[in-house]
Amino acid sequence: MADLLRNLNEAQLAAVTLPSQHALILAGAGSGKTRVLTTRIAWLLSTAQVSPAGILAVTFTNKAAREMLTRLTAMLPVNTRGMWIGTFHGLCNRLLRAHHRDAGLPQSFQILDSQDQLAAVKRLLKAGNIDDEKFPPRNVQWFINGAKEDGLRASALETTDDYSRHMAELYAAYDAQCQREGVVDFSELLLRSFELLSANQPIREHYQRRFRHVLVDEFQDTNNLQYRWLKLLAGDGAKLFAVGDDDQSIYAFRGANVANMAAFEREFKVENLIKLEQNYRSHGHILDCANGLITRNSKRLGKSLWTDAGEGEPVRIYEAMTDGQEAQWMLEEVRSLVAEGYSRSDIALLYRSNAQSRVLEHALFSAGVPYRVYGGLRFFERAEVKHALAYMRLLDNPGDDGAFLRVVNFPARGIGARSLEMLQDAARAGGTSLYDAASRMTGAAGVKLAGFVGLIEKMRRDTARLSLKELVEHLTEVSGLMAHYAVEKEGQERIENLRELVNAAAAFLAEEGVAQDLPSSAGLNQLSAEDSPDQTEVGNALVSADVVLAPGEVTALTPLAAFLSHASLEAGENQAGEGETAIQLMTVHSAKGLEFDAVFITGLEEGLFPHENSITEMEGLEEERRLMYVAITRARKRLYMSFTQSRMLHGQTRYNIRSRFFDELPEGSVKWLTPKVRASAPSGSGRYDRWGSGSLSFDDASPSLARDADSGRLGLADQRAAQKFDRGVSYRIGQSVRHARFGDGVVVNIEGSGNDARAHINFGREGLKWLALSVAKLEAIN
DNA sequence: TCGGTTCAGAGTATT
DNA sequence: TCTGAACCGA
Repeated sequence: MADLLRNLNEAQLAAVTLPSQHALILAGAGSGKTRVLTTRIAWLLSTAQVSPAGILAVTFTNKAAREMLTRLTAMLPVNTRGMWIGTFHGLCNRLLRAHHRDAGLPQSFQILDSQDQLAAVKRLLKAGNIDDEKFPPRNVQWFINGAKEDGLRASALETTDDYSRHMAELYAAYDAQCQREGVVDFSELLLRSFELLSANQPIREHYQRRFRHVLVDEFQDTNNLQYRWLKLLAGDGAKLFAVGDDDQSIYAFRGANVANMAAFEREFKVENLIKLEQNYRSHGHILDCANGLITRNSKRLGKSLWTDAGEGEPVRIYEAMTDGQEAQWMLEEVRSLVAEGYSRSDIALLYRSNAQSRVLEHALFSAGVPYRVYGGLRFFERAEVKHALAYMRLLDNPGDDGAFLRVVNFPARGIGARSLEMLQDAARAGGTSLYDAASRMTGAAGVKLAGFVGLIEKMRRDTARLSLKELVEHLTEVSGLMAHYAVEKEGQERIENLRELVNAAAAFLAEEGVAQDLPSSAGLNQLSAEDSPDQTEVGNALVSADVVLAPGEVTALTPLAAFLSHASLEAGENQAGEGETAIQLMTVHSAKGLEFDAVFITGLEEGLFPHENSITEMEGLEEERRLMYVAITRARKRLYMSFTQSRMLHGQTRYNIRSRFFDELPEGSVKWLTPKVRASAPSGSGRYDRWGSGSLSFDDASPSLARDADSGRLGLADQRAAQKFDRGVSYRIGQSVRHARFGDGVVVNIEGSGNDARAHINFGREGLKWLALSVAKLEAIN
């Protein structure tokens, strides 16, 4: 036990060993948050304050849940089986499987991912003949999920106008459709289990009694429903241990509500607010930049990172002419870092939006430097994998209309839109699933549809005795998927993915099998003993529930159904790592939680970072600043920040001024690699104009500049090229200027000469202005 | 039912 | 500029 607590700093120790009370741990970036969380669990267990069954720990990602479990088992030889450690969605899934009847669901309900959900909404709109111009499927989906996150069913919505009334109707129809088909979307998992707990007193009290300690990771990312779910589960007895960092709240756009932190402190009368401020990741200058920046935010719980690792190197700042040149500079820095001994996998290139990766990739690719881009399609989201999964879903549940439609004509079986329309009408008229209706169809379409139903039935018979792995293997062949991709131009990769799906099924089975061989019986006994007081009260439902819960998820399900929910809840890796150590490219959002020796934050320009859309949002700028804070705190030893004067975006060259964030960094901690020019966005509350209308394309004005700049570094050639456009006035494109009223700006274009000369100047938030050079009082500032 | 063309829209993302 | 979705002709 002493081992457990060794090497914890004072604050960490205080958090880990808190008495049984509600607690809020404000854990700064790199302050050992996961360590505190896992050590807290280990402490509670090893001091016998709680048994494994009394622990519930919840995270947002599968990765975080795995990490917690791995660290915990390394820390003490505990049977983790009795604990509930997982994602919100994973735990809700568990709860609903165990009490499916009380929750009003079939036991093997399937889970729709966002793609599936959107498809379901589209199908609904089509069936109801709804104008999808007036009600775009995405908006409907967004509306439904938003309502669910507020804990509201369609019937509970306040409808004030036609639009919201219509939306509510669609929501109700969507829910009915899901219920009919036996499927559940992500937000439904949360809401349904919330409703289960609130409506069913025995079940609620059982869990409230069972869980003594509820621990939450990344608390700042919880949405309203998740917070209410936690409150309900904790009840009066359990102690909530919430760990989070309000400065790293960057997911407001998907419903996260930082205010939950303050609400928690207030509602649970938290006496123990512990701040973890010692940072074990970054050098001093990097932290100084992070602190300097984040103190500009007004609504903070307050926290300041420090380190005893020394100040390290200053943060390097670079100004480029073009995005191409920024990439080129980055490439050369990367090369010299590698030459210095940095591992490529310890170097990250971060950007605000995905579109920015192209230029960077281009530079790396041309130079033959291995790199890896995060994001994009993940394994279980690939079309071919989803097709195979749809066949499996149909085997498991013929009522799954979404799965039916996905594969009824894939590979092509001559069942076109016409036949399907007739089928859908028939199904609606008869109140049956498409699958059931298919066997009753007449005519030519009926023959083909009957053929499909026959295929599925035969599959079901032929796979009845097969293992999950063999089932998947069989299915991919018999469905015709393999044959279809074999002749397709780029089908080889898809075939590989289907083979990988077979492997995934085998691996899933193996894991489940191992899980059952491990001391699961001991775990079960322990658990039943723990729970025995409840059993009399609650009855058999819970005994069976805990049989489901104890040996890991979903063991009471068929392997097929279990694998399908695994596929929905864990989307898998995106693209294999390829083994080679590679430079890491990702958005700042995806970098959260990661750390690297060297980090480049690129594209730090007004309009990009902070993003222009954020300016009009409530507290959008503060969220952008937190995003920047997250980016900075990813770096251990070396941090670069760069911006460019011009950038190709949406096929147009935009002239940007550097991000205001540069002016929020302490001067003593940064080092400008290019001369620092005083040309930032003016402060104040001006409106942020969109660019576009008045912007000039580099290609129109300066083919040679564009070419030179693209090919490499900013050299004399570029300077000279830029000067070509100096039309006898002392300004050039890209020149930074200062105006008494508009503040600092960048010259974007110059027209005319002599007395007629006028310049188009981007003043950032003041917008783009044409100014007559003979009249305007402009001061050149570089 | 397919392939090609056209058009709009382009921020961040886990489950 | 690039992508995905919608649409049209064979």
